[in-house]
Amino acid sequence: MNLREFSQHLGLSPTTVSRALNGYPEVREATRQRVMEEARRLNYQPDSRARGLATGHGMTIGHVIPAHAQGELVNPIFGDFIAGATSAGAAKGYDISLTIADDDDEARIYRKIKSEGLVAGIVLQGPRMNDRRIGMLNDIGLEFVVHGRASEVAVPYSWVDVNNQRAFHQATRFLTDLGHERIGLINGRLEFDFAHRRRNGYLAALHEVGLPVEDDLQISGDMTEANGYAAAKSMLTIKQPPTAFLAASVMSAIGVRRALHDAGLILGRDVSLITYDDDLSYLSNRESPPFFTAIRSSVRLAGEKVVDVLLRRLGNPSRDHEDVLLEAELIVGTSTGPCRQ
Amino acid sequence: MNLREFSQHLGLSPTTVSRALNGYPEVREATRQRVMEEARRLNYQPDSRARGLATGHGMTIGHVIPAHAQGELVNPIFGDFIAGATSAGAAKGYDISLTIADDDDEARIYRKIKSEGLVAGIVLQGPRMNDRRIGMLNDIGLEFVVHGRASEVAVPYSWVDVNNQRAFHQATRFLTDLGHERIGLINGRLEFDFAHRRRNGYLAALHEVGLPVEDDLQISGDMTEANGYAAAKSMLTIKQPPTAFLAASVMSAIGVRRALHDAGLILGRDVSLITYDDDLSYLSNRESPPFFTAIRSSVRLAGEKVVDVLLRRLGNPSRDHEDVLLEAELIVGTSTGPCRQ
DNA sequence: TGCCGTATCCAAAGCGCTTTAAAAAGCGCG
DNA sequence: CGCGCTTTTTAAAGCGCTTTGGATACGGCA
Repeated sequence: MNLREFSQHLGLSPTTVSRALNGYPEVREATRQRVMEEARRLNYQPDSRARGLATGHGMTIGHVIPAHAQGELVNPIFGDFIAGATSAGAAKGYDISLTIADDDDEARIYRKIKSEGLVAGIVLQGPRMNDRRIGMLNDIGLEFVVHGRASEVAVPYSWVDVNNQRAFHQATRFLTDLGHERIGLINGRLEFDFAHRRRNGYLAALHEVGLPVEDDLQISGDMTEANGYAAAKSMLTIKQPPTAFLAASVMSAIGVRRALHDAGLILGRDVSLITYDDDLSYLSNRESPPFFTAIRSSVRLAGEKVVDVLLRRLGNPSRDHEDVLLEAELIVGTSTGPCRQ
Repeated sequence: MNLREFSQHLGLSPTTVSRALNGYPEVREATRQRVMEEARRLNYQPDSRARGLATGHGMTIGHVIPAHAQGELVNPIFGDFIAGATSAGAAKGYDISLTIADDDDEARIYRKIKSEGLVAGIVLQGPRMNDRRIGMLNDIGLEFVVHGRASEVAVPYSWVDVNNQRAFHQATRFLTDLGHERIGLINGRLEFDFAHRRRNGYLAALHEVGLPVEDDLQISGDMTEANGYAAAKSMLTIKQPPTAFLAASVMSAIGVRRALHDAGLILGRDVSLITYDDDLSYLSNRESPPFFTAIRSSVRLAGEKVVDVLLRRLGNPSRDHEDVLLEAELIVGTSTGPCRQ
């Protein structure tokens, strides 16, 4: 059923019906009611392509996953992020679309997204230090909001990020306050901006309390269980092994837990561990007390915020750029304790 | 840039250009070459809404996540599934869209998807035993392929599933061959079809070797780390605790591992554990030997297959329904050993 | 009663593409 | 050279919606 059929069923013109459905004031309230009701009753739903063609703007929010970040993103956290994004978008009638972009022709992909016309704006995932996509998108004129930040990019842009630096600073200080002086950092891949910020927080805290920085206490890599395991395992073999670990994700932390277990060390007594916790629904660290001491920030919430910001931009593209800095919360669990050496 | 501008830049009519781009034979090869090249050079890309309006069919594959399955689906495995689906769809120019459907008005959502016109067909996730969505979609006339199966649905439909029954049968027999007689099943939620099939495989194997079925050796729930932990913990407290576990996901298995650790039991020696393994990229169980003995089947591959089947259906909706049954592979790792009691 | 301003509604154009029907061009052959 | 045939190109209609500009109906007021 299309608008013409629907409107002649109502005995009205297409114009009036369209206006009634879209909330324009040129239509009597009684008429609008009638139209709305019949639409619901007959399941009339405007064709979104035709509408998009006519209005010029799409009602889809695009999520572009750079291939280089698939391991980090698509998998563990993306589900929860997208759940948040979907709920925020659905409230305003926006759909979600997904694209995985090969690194070599990202520009082509963004241009394609732009000229295909479906997508109103996109969410940029996995920003790197000097991410050229930001300039690219500005040039192309595709509206976007970054999930995270790109430290070395000078042009203004809108973003939603967690205060990673502060979170890792706080976590490190928590450990030093417990007397730990050798703290192993099991970080994400350093090409990502967030990993840098986390390291900065860690380094700043060490510096603050006068502890030395040691290269063999820092390992970066994909935040998988296997990598967490391998990293912890290797750090435990150095001459003066760490008495505490800082893991970049619950997944890594689980790997660390396995390595400690292998080594016969008891978590929270022999060795301490704090993890960054995205509050993923399938990895809930919410027993009481929580298993892992953690710095927690919900990635689902981040998904909602990103879309909120994007929708505001779409509503008024000339407005100033907006940013949201979420604070992570330190949760004390069973995986930390005073240093026993 | 639109088709008219682009075509007069070429000195051709819009018709010819459209045909050249879409591979129709009524255009000279030399002309086609020229058109193609200029399109690439000028980044001309047809507006997909206009095209969809004109052709009548969309170029998007919809993924609908039922809200009741969010915990099971959106999070742990969806990332990898969608990665497979995206790569299979992108090859043919299809986009991916995502919808989360509240359980109460699914019919409305499917009807909306249908009449909005963007989506060519959808992937049905998380089927239940007698899933009414299948009838619904047939009535509405929206093309679909099921990821999984719905045992009690009589009408024909296309699906891609893993042979869950056989996998759990095989795993159970592997354990009984090792001498285990008390095997705890930590299953997914029984409202899902796959959980039933897994249980059936487990029960059939027990039956085959003459072992009794005991209710307190079966627990169902969301396949999270916390639930795996709780389930194993509680099974370990019964008078005759299991000497082996069968976990429905690596996530659950990790929870089981933690429970065993708490109890001072050594995995692979004191207690055995086999897990179903979706071969998730952030949970790779691929050390050599793998940590967990597992029945493994790649959910990424399933994503590809589902889309392959869907695209064939879209190409010719009157073709017979098609199904793909993937076999899981038994991988022997370090988490199993002979029963020591 | 007639006029004007406002509240409703409508006809028609246009969004950018595909596709049908028709025109133009090219070509072989008598 | 011109006829008939095929190959190549084009004009125009239509996909289903929004929106501009205009018509109509309705009151209030002189």
